[in-house]
Amino acid sequence: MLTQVPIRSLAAIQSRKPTSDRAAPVRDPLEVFDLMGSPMTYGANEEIYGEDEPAEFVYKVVSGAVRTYKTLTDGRRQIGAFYLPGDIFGLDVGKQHRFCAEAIGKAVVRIVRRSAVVSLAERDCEAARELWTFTARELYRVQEHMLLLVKSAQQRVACFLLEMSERLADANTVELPMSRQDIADYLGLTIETVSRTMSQLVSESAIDLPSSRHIVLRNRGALRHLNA
Amino acid sequence: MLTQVPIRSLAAIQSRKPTSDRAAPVRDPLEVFDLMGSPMTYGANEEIYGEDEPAEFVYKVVSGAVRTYKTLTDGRRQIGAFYLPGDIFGLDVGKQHRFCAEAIGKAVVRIVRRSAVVSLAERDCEAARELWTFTARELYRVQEHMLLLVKSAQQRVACFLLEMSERLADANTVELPMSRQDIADYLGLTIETVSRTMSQLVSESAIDLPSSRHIVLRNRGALRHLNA
DNA sequence: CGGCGGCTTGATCGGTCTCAAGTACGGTGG
DNA sequence: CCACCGTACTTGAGACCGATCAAGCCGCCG
Repeated sequence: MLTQVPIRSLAAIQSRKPTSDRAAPVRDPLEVFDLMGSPMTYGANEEIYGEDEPAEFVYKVVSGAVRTYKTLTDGRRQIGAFYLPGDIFGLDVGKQHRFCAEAIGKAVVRIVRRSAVVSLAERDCEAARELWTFTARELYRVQEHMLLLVKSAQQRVACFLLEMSERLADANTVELPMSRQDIADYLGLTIETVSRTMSQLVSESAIDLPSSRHIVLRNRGALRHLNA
Repeated sequence: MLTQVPIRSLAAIQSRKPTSDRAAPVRDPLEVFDLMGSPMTYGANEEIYGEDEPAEFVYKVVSGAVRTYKTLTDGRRQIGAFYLPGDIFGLDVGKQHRFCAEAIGKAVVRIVRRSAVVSLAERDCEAARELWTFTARELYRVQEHMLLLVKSAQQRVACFLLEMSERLADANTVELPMSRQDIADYLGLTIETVSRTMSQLVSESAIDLPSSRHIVLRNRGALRHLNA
């Protein structure tokens, strides 16, 4: 559930919206985040929106990281995605969010009204195309995630590390923002299996593990080769 | 790879396109299938398009059923979706198809040029929104599929049967168009596990199995309850 | 220094896969 | 019409991978 805190800043967004709309029409619907949208700060594990909540806002990560997840009927948690700085999330097409969103650590996000984005697309075909492309990228991402879930534990962990290293783009060292439990719930494994598999990758000299959240990719080829 | 056969009918589509565009502008980009698009027939297991092939056409199932799949690096096959009469497939946003498509049995599909659909969206915001909504539904479907793959074998099979019964909408009896192998590759299980699980559902009186492709849902509640 | 949460490691259990027969069904040819 | 065959499906026995249960370890912060 949303705390009281965001309300003030959202009012600010709304008051600024008409101004920027009239002044210089926004063609790229996702560009609005840079023009409008006040930064909002969330604490660790704070909920940004809940499952089945009305999808009133769209979000862009400024700093920190966000996870979206669903709680399964048996109590497990399936993480749908991790969103890192620059990523946009919460843009469900239906009236309600299909997943819940939480800040992983302390996180700053920009917020805009969904209706502002959608109504823009009704007037501007280019903007509508942009929204389509965005959703298509999400579709691509979920397809990859689906394909991940039928692989072996080693393959899943290797894929995850490669994905993170590409998205965080810190050469060969990755500073993971999320816990082992988060990784496990993303990969559809248990925390023990994730931990064991990482240890195994260390013993195979594929990675180094100076600390649990700090990973050095020692042999990308070997990681990629696991998907043989 | 496409056979030579479709080329003739596609020429017919193209020649008819400008006419129908001028006469009565098509607002719904997916409606074009009913106005244009010649029926094409494929034999059992015939490829409709290949993985990584240029996405030149969009398809709508008239009769029969279609599967899309990817061959994994270890040789297994992961089915991404089953498309039944009325369903549209092949509308990838990128330049290439991400999955391969095959007719399951004998199947009839209508074909239109992707460029016709896309260019329509560039002129008509309503059409662009329609495309967005279509991709969003695909996204929803893949998310559900992803969630399916982290469940137990029983849950996966039960979900599959419920999904098929809703889509085929034949009250409580389902005539499956696909083989056990197809089901297994869709659910991320082996053919033996699918078979065993169905036998188990029979012994629990959740379903009847007059023949291997003919399924009677005897106790929907029990099937749903498996996702407890 | 003590305690707590996050992580790792070990031992055992269980569900699904693998390998291997056996069975039912549909089509084909005599 | 029946005998035969091939394919699809079912069933069984054992192996294996990841889950579960249970300690221990490490780093952090009071």
